[in-house]
Formats: sequence, C-alpha cells, structure tokens
Amino acid sequence: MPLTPPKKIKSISRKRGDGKETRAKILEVATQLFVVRGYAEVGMREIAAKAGITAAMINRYFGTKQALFLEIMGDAFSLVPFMHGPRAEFGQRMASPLLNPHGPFESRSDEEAHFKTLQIVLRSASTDGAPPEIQSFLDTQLWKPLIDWLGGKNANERAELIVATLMGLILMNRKISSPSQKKGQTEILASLFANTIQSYVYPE
Amino acid sequence: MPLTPPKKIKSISRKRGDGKETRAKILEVATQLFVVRGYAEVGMREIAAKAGITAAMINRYFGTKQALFLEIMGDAFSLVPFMHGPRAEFGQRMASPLLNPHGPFESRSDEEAHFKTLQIVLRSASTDGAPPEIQSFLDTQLWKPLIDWLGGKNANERAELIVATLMGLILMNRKISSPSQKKGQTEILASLFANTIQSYVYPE
DNA sequence: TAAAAATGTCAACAGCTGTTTACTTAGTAG
DNA sequence: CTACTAAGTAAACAGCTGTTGACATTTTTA
Repeated sequence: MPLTPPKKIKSISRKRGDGKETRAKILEVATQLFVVRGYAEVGMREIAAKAGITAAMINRYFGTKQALFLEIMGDAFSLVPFMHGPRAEFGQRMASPLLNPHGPFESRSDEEAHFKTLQIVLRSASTDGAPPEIQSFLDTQLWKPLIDWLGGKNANERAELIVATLMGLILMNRKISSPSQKKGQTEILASLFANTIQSYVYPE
Repeated sequence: MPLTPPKKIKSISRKRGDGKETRAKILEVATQLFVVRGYAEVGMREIAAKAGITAAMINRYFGTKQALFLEIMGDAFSLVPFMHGPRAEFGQRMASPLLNPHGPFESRSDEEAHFKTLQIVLRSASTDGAPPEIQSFLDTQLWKPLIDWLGGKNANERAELIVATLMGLILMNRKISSPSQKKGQTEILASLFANTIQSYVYPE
C-alpha cells in the first residue's frame, strides 16, 4: 500500500462560485463602471450587486475600494501600441478607435482596450477619493514612453497636446452632447483629429 | 403738520450683513470652488464656511444646491469674446489665457472670466448630481455661436475639436501633472495650441 | 469522520451629504 | 415702545457612503 497517495493536484472549484471567478467578475464589473462614471460615482454596493455578491466580499478580496481601483489601474495601460507601425500614420492609428462600430472609445475588443484605463483616469482625475498613486502611472506608462517616442524639439509640449486632444474628445463623446456626435459624422472628425495629432509628430 | 412725512427712500443696510452682500459672497465662493473641483465634490457646508455663514442660509437664498449651480451657470458664459478681432488671430486669442501671470486658466480678471463656467461644466459634466440643464447652456451659448462663426465645411466637427482641445488642456492643467506644466514652458505650449486652433479656422 | 479553510451573507458602524424646522437676534416701521 | 420682518444659527432629519465583525454554509484537507 503506498504511504503517499498522489494528492489531488489542485482544487478545481470550491463552492457556489470559485473565488478566482468571483474576483475576476468583480474586476470586470468594476472596470466597466469606472470607465463610464469614474471612481467617486461608483459605489461598492453597486459593483457588488452587478457582480452577484455582497459589498463585503469586495473588501475581503481587495481590502479597500482604493486597492481595487489601483489593481485595475495596474492592468495594461499605455499608448505604446499606437507607436508601432509607420511613423507617418500615427495620427490615423490614434483616430481609429473613433471609427469602430461599437461606438467611439467603447469597444470591448482587446485592440482598443488600452483606452480603458485612460478613460478611468479621465473620469476620476478630478475627484477627491481617487488615490494619488495615479500620478505614478501617468508618469511611467503615459508621458515617458510618448515623449521618448516623439523625440525632437518641444517633445513635452507636443505630448501634452496629443493627450489633451485625446482626452477632450473622450470627455465630450460620452458626457457632453456635441453637435457632430448627434449627426454621426465621425469619419470627418476622425480625419481632422488624425491630421492634428500627426502634426505633432515630427519626421525622425 | 404734514400728514405724509417723506419716507426714507430705502433701507441701506439691515443687519450684521446685508442680504445682498451675503448672497453675492455665496455666489463668489461657490463659483471659485466649482471651478476647481466641480459640482459633486463641493459641499454645502464648505461653501457656507468660506462665505462666513451657515449651510442653511444657502438654501434660504437659493432653495437648493442645484438652483445655486444653475444661477452660476446662467452668468455670462461664452466663447463669443474670442470671436471679436482679426480672424487670423483667433488661435492666439484663445491661447492667451494660457500665458497670464496668475497661472493658466486661473485668472480672476474679467478678461478670462469667460472660461470659468466652461471649467465648471468640464469639472461637473461627469458627475451624477449636476443638473441636466447644462446641456441647454452648451447648445445655445457654446456650440451654436461657435459653429456659426466658423462657417464653411464641417463646421460642426471643427468646433468640436476646438472645444475638445481646450477642455483637454484645462483638464490637464489642474488635475493631471503633465510634463510641460512642471517645467513651465507655457509659451511653447501656447504657441502650438494657437497654431492648432487656427488650423480649424478656415479663411472667410 | 473531524478539523480547517474558503465563500458568502447580514447587520451595524461612523461619517458624510443636502435639506428642513424651530429658534434667536437685530434693525426698521408705525 | 411695540410690532414686524429680515438675517442668521443650531440641531435634527433621512439617505447615502466605505468598512468591519459576527455568523452561516460548503468544500477541502488530515
């Protein structure tokens, strides 16, 4: 008789819901809510309800609301993917999310997922509750790569204008009814936007 | 004996503080707070404290927080002043508030006061509590005059990009530490900004 | 089988919000 | 002097927030 019977390698599923599954569900739900409404405007009970659990569970898994937020922010977030490809088409690449069929900046596809955290930053930046660690994310994952990639004279200022234009459009798209949004002329808007962004990208 | 002695025409000052004075003080304080932090992030007690009174007084004078907000929004708010002057210098005029000595978009002078309400809209647009009447202000006081003044092809989209760029810069200037803000290179930023805005203004 | 650990709910906590009511105080009018 | 009215305060209201501790239930482990 073997003294050490082979242990079950791993527990596959523990209970009514596997812990990891619930954790992932919380992250998914919270991310989507933060994208649309920002940090301060989303409550724990609302996240919990849409995840099918209680608010106390979120604190069990993440400790605090800020910790949950920071974990979401830690997930991939950058403009780096847009820096790949021909330098002369950078503007077009950044404008492409404007044109996707799911609605501007709202696609769930991985391709445009890089915008999510940027949107969260935008929605949450002006609220008190949002943790100050956001600044670190911005420095290391947004400004530095972009400025390095831009290069040349006044790279700081050109980077700031690129991000400002992008943020302005994101902000307006959801919350402020702009005239072109009503009429659905997004191709023209995207074209103008692409030209402007490209004007900040000097030839290498 | 005269039966009708001349009445004192008006009471000059009733009490510890004249009512009108307090009302004005509330408006002033609330405006400044809304400009910096937006509708949802400013509490009644904070406004009252900075105005030297109690929160109940605000409700006495304005009824509700939303009503106070709408009264502030009703005050002069437009981009119209920037449309006066040479058409070829529109971009420079819009960029000028970036350069003022009180800090970008923060001057108390009347010249740049037109930005205040725009800033409030920006800070408050994505919060739930802000009243929906904001949309009317945007349509009649922002979009229509600007689109009419721009004229020509794709005026809607050009107007949207102008406002988006402006809002993006305003948003970033206070809440998101951008690289050029740290270094104080605002002249270059203003110059780039002016060029971009001007590129949306086609010759008449 | 018994112990232990994980998953979850429920209720209460303290602190905040905008608003309302009752009350006090001060200046003016008859 | 006596009423009246406006200016202001203080306290309580109901409703919301994030968080915590006690408890129940189910699954894995020893």
